[in-house]
Amino acid sequence: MYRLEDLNLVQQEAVRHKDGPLLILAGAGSGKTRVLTYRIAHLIAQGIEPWEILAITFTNKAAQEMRERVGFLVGSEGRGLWISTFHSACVRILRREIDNLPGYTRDFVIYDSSDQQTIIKTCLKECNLDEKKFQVRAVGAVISDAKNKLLDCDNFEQQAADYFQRQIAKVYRAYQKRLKNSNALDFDDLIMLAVLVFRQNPEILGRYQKRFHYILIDEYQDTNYAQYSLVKLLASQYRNLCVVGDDDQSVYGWRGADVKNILDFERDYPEAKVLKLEQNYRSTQTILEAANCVVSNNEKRKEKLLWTKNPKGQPLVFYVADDERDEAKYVTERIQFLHNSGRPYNDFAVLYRTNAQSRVLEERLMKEGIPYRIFSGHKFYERMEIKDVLAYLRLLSNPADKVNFARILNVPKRGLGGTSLARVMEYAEEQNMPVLEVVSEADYIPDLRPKARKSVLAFALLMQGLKEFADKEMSVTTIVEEILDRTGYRNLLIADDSPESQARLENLAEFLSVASEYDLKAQSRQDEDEFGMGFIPGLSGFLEHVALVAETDQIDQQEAAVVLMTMHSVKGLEFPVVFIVGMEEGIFPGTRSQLEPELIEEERRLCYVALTRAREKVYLCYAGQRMLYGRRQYNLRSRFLEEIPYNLLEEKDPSGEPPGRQYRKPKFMELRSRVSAPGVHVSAFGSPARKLGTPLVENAQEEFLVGEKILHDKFGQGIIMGVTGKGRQVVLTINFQGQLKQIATEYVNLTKLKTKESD
DNA sequence: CCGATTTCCGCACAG
DNA sequence: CGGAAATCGG
Repeated sequence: MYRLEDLNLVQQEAVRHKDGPLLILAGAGSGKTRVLTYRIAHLIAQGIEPWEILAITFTNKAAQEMRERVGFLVGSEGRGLWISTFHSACVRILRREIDNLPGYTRDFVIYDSSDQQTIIKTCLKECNLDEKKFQVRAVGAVISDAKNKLLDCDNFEQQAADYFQRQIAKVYRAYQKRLKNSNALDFDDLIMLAVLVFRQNPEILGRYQKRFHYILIDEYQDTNYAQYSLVKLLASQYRNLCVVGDDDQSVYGWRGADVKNILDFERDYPEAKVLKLEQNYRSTQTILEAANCVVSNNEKRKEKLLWTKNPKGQPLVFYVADDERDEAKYVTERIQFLHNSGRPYNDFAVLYRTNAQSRVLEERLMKEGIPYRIFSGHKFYERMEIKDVLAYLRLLSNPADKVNFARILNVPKRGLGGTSLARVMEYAEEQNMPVLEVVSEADYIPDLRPKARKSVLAFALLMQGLKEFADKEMSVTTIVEEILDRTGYRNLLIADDSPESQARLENLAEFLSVASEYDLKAQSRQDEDEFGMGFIPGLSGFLEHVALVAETDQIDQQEAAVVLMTMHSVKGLEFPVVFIVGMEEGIFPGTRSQLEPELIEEERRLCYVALTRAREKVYLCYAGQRMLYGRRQYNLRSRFLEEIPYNLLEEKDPSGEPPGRQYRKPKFMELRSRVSAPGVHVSAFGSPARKLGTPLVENAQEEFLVGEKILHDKFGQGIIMGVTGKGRQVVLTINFQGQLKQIATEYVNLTKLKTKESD
């Protein structure tokens, strides 16, 4: 049972509000999940049937948590409730309705981003495009972007303005054709096609509109245009739409999220009720004040001020490190110290801007024997061995799957390389047959060398055997075991006793346990209604499950380990003690953001997110020099540091006076003298606190500073945006009227122009 | 066709 | 610097 008295007044209002649009602006740590779950419980208590409620979150983790908490509040009353991510909701819709779109059938498969890359690569070749000029990643991003804006091939082609775009339009078309050919959808298709089905079939839309009387969307600030449109369509009949979000925590602009969706909610729904949750239950006053001060530097935001009844707490600690190793050493020492005084290891999180920064920290923690859990890098389902097994499974469930066929034809090694693969694929295309079927006809495939032919036939036999086995076997675990055995995959790994193979075997074991978990769940849920959790027992259900749930590396908050992760992935979590490392211009904010005020604002929101994860204590670290990408960088302090009032910060500087004194105005002189190595000349410059982002560089003849104007023989006038390298090998990033260029000073003649802001 | 060597290039990331 | 892809040589 739930009790409204457990909530504060605004929260209660949000829960009680029944009909009509509702916008809840929920600051960090203001109990928004609690409001959402109570609201669902309350609706059910008011007599709304659970199947009339649709709740959408962004991550599986959030959906999972919400399901658990609602289950706790309403028990079995919740049967039939839809709580899912955008993507799994769309899959469920498409499984029933996609037959209405030409060329697709309801047994479609879902391709992940690496499958997507593979296809794009072939499409680029097909269109005779130079992979240098049209990079797979970039083209993929453009296509994804288009889909997030609901532009299909035709729309995209129409609005293509230049040569580049027109070429990409061709690739987009080819790419989409290939997907259709394999009856596959990529992640972006899931949303786009769901919208398309609704747009083209009003009667289907009507059915879903009627079904979902009450719609709740979490993290609304992270929605892109396609998701926004989907929600709008579904909610347009009853307008009982409740969205929750925080514009200050919008940090996914780079993947299509549009803050405007939340900022313009009141324009879309003029009758909307707007509530602000501003009481924070998580952090100390000091931490909140610091976070508020930082984020209030943003222009485009809804004004709100978080407050708390929590104690004032301790000041944030600012540590000036010599370099990244010193930084890691400091973090490790602090953790060890605090641990010795009674804190468990899972009280700590270390946050960084880029994954590349994690290595040093990891090394140090390992050296000191502190248990840690790293949440970054390539994900579980993207590891080679897992992808290989998955490829077998997918091929068994969809014999037309060319991408996965190509992946495993020669895995493990069967002496079938690119040439043989091409011949087989070619033949399949000619005969218009599923790839997995043509291998049995290897005798008819032209131009195959006898050796390859024999190998292909052996492969055909192997797959045939596996297929027969898989068709009558319900347990995914057993199928996986059989694949590992019959292909010899496992034995090869056992035979090779390198540590990598060891790790691979462990990952496969992990995968097997995921499979058996699924088998168990599928067994117990078989009788549940179709709108329950959407479980399909057997192989195809499992494949869908892993495609949509890519989070095996889940952070187990119970595990007694320090957590290392990026500031992006920490969103939605909280820790008693938070370390933020790399508080440097060029790192955070990153070089690419420094030009664009809009991007700076997004970085600043990221800083806000990071700070507000902490319950009690925040440590901020800055390193005067840092090795990154094999180059030594000298960065100035992050501007975000300067945005935190001095009275909230306590500076620890090992090279300076004894610790404990107050942070002072930015100490440019000290910074400079500490950075400069012996024999290196550094000119004096006195910059105001505002003008930041000015790395210093050692250079015997001449030195360049960020912000300076220069004249280039060829490109003309420009402004220095970044400096890396040292001595003779200085590389400058220069902005020539908006064009960014990398210039090595060694080879080019640059003339310095007088900077007008010489203060 | 395979393994070794060189070259290239770098944010963030859920589904 | 380090991982992935391209290229080389057997």
